[in-house]
Amino acid sequence: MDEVDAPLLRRATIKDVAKAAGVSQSTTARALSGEGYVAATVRERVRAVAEDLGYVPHAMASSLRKQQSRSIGVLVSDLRNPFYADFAAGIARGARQHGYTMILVDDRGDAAEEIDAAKAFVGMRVAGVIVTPVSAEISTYLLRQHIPIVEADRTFSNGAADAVVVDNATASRRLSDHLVSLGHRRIALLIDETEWTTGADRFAGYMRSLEDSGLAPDPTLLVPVGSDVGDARRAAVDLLARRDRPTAVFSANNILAEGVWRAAGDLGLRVPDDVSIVSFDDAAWMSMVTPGMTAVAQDAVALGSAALTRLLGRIDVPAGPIETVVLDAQILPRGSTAAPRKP
Amino acid sequence: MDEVDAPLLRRATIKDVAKAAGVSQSTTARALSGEGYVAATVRERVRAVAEDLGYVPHAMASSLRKQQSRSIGVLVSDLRNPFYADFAAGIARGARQHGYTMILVDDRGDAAEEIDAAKAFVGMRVAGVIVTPVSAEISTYLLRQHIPIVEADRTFSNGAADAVVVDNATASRRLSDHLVSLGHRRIALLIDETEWTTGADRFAGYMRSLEDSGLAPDPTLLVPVGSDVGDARRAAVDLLARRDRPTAVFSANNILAEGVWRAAGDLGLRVPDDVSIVSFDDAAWMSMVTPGMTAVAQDAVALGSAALTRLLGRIDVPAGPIETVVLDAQILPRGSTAAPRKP
DNA sequence: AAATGATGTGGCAACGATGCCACATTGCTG
DNA sequence: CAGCAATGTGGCATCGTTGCCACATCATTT
Repeated sequence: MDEVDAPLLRRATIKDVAKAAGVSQSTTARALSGEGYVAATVRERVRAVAEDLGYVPHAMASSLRKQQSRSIGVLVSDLRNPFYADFAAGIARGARQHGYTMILVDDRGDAAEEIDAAKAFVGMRVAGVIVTPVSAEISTYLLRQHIPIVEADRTFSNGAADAVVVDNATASRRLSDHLVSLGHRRIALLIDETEWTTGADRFAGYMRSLEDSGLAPDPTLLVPVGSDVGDARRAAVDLLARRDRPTAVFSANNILAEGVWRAAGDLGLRVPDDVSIVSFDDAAWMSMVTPGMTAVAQDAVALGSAALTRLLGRIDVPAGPIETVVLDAQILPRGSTAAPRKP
Repeated sequence: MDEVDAPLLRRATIKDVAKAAGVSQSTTARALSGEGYVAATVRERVRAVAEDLGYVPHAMASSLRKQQSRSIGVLVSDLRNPFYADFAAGIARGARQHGYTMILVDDRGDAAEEIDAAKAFVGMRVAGVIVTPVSAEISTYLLRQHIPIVEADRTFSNGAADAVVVDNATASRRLSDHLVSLGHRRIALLIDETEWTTGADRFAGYMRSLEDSGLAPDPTLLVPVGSDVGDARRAAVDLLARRDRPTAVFSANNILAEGVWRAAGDLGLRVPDDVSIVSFDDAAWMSMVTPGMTAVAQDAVALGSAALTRLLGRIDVPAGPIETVVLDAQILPRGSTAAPRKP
């Protein structure tokens, strides 16, 4: 009854194509995949029929049968932060070129969401995972599941997994040196965390710079803040309203820099006359404001594509030596830094 | 030989769990899913064993068997543009809450990549798709494949698919009215396209405002530009360097506004004294520069979550009436607009 | 003429999870 | 005590695709 010629409401399967082309499933599969022997005429006919029926192979079934998948998981901390958005865009571009589909998850910096996402990745049997990790557990977990993983931006696994990072310590030291060489002696550091390698290295670079310059670090100038603009802004207002205001402020990332910038505006301070400001991590607005913000430019897109390259390498050679790729970062001097006013 | 107790290198399957727990696959499945009868003691034992083996159900196999999937496809034009990043973040949040995995693809505004991505979505048998469409084909294609789709930000399908958009025409008219009411008569419009509903409606709103104010539109003030900052910047430099410079510039989106802003800087023009600038679409930098940029604030996060809500509704009731959700947009007056100088 | 290789085709058993069905074993009720 | 519902359990086919294998049919070689 409804067996023959029923205009199919279900999506077409390879069986439908086979029936319509009058050949077996096996032949159809060979015709469509291009593997194995098929007569040229048959191949063309099958392909035409497939096209006609709007046949799209069931990726799940295929990946189940082939025991491998063409998707990779990407886990970032905050898509709305241009750093992560650029990073994801860098991965996306390359992934597509290599025929991979990207599953992007934003864990909002939450360790629990991060682990949940990792479980989902395992469930989908992704070919590999790129993560800007929030906790050490995720790498442990994924490695135990034998899923290739690349830690990006920061690393927790301490050599157990591949990693792609920026040379935070060096860039941070140079940025700090820049301020010191302008004559600054009271340089505050706004930083949101020092437990990840990013924060720890940026902190270390800053300290190293002070030490090498013979400056005693002032603990009251070390300002720990939360990871959002509002918190940084409030902390920066407090800092800049002090009687013994620092002559320069080093912000450990673009979000904190935004807070500092807004705080300077709130207090009516002139940059760089009243205070110099620098940022670790460039952002579009930093070259649009007046004066421009002196910053360390991390190429997040390049970071993403380097992470993808490493992941594809790892997928290719699962047992190869673990690698940590370190990228350089440039300092972009702009107008927000100048010699401090004489007291 | 290697049949028994081999420490499995492969990932554990339900079969492994069943064997280890000493029950059948069926019972194991029931124990893990919670559907159907299982003795409480058995359930606990099976769950413990599963945990122990690090068992994670094969999502592909499950979705193949159940003939339904828990992932949705999201297709945006440019992840690096904060508008799309916010939009995606808005979707991501809700998707997770509803147990869906988001497959995010950046088609870079390219129609061919868009169609490719759509095919990949069909291949993965996603439950639905949210797209900021680049061409009309994608909706046609997905609808023919019986995949629920929501067009966001702009719509091509003309009522054939659900849509979630901002009231571009009204917001654009108001923004233009704002300039007119300040006394501007020569208002240039920088716009990158007028074929999508976004561009067409913003253009229409601008024209409508001029008409209603009895101003004759000047074709030389209608500047078509490309969709990137560099192009907009060059075009804006040309525009603002004219002898008969417009007294105000209306940028049709945040990217063009960035170009105009930089162009004003290039020419050493003071905003708003020499020229007023407004932007359709707010961005973080617009409240950080001096003066702030008067802009229409589209809530991209809300747009994303509205699109998700509509999609889930459609998945729930596939045959329900097609809906177009229209969101309002606010004008944020800042310092970049003022009355024109007397000539 | 028989043997060999190249070219083509179809049957069928997986991949892992699920849910229907048949079959036990209880504890009740009439 | 037959009859029956409630509670448990296992067997097995199925989802769509793939690739191995067996089996044709031909042309070419010994």
